[in-house]
Amino acid sequence: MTKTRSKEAVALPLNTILAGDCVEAMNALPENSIDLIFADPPYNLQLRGDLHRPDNSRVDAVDDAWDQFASFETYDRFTRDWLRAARRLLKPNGAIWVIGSYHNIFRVGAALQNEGYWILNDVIWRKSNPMPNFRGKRFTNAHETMIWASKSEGARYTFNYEALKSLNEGVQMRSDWVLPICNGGERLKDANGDKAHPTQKPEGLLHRVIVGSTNPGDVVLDPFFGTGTTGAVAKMLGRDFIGIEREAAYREVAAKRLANVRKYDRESLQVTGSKRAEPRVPFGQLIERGMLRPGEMLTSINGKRSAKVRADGTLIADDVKGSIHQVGAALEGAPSCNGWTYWCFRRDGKTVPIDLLRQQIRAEMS
Amino acid sequence: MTKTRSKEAVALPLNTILAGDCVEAMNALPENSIDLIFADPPYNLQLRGDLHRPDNSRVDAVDDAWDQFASFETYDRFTRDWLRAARRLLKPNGAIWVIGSYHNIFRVGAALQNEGYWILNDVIWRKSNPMPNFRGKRFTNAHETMIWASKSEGARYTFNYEALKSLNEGVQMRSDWVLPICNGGERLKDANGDKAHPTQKPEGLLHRVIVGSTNPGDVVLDPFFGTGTTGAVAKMLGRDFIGIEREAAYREVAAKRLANVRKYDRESLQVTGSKRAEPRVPFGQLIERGMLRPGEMLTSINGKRSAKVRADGTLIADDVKGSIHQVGAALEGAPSCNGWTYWCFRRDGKTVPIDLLRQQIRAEMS
DNA sequence: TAACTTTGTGAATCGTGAG
DNA sequence: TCTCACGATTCACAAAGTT
Repeated sequence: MTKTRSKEAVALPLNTILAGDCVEAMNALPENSIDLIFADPPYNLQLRGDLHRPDNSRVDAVDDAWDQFASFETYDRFTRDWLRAARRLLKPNGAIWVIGSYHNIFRVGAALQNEGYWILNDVIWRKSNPMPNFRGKRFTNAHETMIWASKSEGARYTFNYEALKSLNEGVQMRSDWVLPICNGGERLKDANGDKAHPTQKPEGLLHRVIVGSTNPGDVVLDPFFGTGTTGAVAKMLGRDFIGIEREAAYREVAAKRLANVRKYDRESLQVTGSKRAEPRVPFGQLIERGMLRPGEMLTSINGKRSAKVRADGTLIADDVKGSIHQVGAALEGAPSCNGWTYWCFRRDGKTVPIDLLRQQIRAEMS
Repeated sequence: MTKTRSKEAVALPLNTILAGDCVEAMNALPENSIDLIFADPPYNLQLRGDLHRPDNSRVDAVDDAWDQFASFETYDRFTRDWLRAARRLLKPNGAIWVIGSYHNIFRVGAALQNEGYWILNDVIWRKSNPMPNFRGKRFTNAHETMIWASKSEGARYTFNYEALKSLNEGVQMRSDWVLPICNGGERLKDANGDKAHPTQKPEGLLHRVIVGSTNPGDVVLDPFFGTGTTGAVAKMLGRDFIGIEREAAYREVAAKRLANVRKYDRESLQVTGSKRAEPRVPFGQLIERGMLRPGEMLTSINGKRSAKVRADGTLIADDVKGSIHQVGAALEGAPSCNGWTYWCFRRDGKTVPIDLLRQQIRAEMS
């Protein structure tokens, strides 16, 4: 395996599933190249004996070799190694999501902080149909925890606030998500009709993660690819993916699944954007275009204040002058003020916010 | 009045509030003497500047000295020390609950495991009325995490399964609890009418913890007593408590509060669950769950209009886009429109209102 | 009184682009 | 990299005030 590769020379193996250990595979990829990492690492469940339901049927638990760790120290070392390799790959404004349960998530969260990631939220996946606790010895384990973190403090991570708000019927998305577990037609089966992977995640979960924290064309990496839910949803949503998976059987199932996934058409991928993305219109343009006249009086939205428009696009009121924002903030004694929605003018006997004029200009521009 | 509980005849200071550092105070108590510990340690929030609401009012954040730690290492040492002292106090079959947020809970959880505690569940307190995210930069921080752990693996901890099932209208209690934050008459105020403590927990939370994991007559210790919610609920429920609190002002408020608390008679323990309205289902969930696909066309109930589904749960038709309700209203020139009954999709050659899909989700949820 | 409106507030790691 | 000005951004309740 070559160690030195120039950034320019290394092309990302987009939309492929890499075989092998995830740390080695990640170290072979170029640094600062990935927009989002979604990771569903082994949970280190530490199950002891078999568990049976009240009707004596046996619960098909996660007892695979890949979930066995000798001690917390071993698990911590494993976690630190892959989180470090992952962080190297992330672009400065990239982000990571990790999902886990109480068996491992506390160790993962602490390791994320220790490695320099900056936690943005923990998000609870509240299962609408969890497996009950058969023995009546604990609470129904009805949720899993996801951690969303940026590469470092102060990074400008992607967050499609308005799109998520739309998904949530117009109110901002909360840190608890109610979604059913993966079963029915979505649950992949092997040749025997058994589940192909013990912990397949629902596509709905990934839909929200990817819509919320990437843009179309971004690259999403999943170092514990499993049956490829991350890749499938990324592909549907017009993002590129890279999967890493150690087990050949899972890679095979995932490859077959991905071949059948189709990307949504471009218009459907368009998502409600933020107002910040709209072109900036200087207040002075309203005067230049004759929409407002120098000397005209504006009144505040609450009717309590007034100010006069000057030829250079500033306002003057009593002893303050400056931009529409500065004068509004000063008169209200507020730390800030959006002058566009604060100041109103009169037309045809009605009082209208000046933002209406900005909207007219923006409509002309588009 | 103090009762004698340990063999060595060291008396526990039952139903009192101890002053001073919690580690020192705990080390002065006899080992193996406590049935339950409930701990609400500092969260180490690491807030930077001021935060203002959109109406420019300032958020009264937790900036108290007791929540300031120099580094993660300092916080980890603090956590390890109090968890170790607490574990010494617990009876072999005793248990601990710790509450926290993403700022600290991962470090707390890892420390619990490192110190030999055995995690039984993590429990999510889903706040029904959390403070929103004002800048649109993250998800609403709508929950806190509690960890429930026994003193060691294999311990025979107390779990009143049937009592909790009754509290939950006859179905097994899940690991996510919906409860409002502490405000209104329950929120303690100081002489100025300001909140007496910045992070007072609701009694409902402690009610569930204490009913579920202690028996009448048990001793409940709270090493970060604050305004004494743990003590108040313990007393109501006929348990003994010991509080430890460093700040004199909090001790004073707590003492006054506790003096007015009466132990419940048996009937008043019965709490009737409020009847819930039908859960709100955002249209976006139909897409996340794969019931509708981005790009799919919907037709209006009258057959005259059509619109395309987008990935964020909005619709687009000709020149209008927005929620199912907005687009329906715009196309009909109506002031409002119930998109759930207005829009239809095709399945198996038939045209069906999308409300059918909402009903399916609601059926799963109940 | 009842119904309705306005105001206040809660454990918060809460900008961004031009120059 | 730093500075400065623009201007975007909130949900559920409860308490207080008004009709």
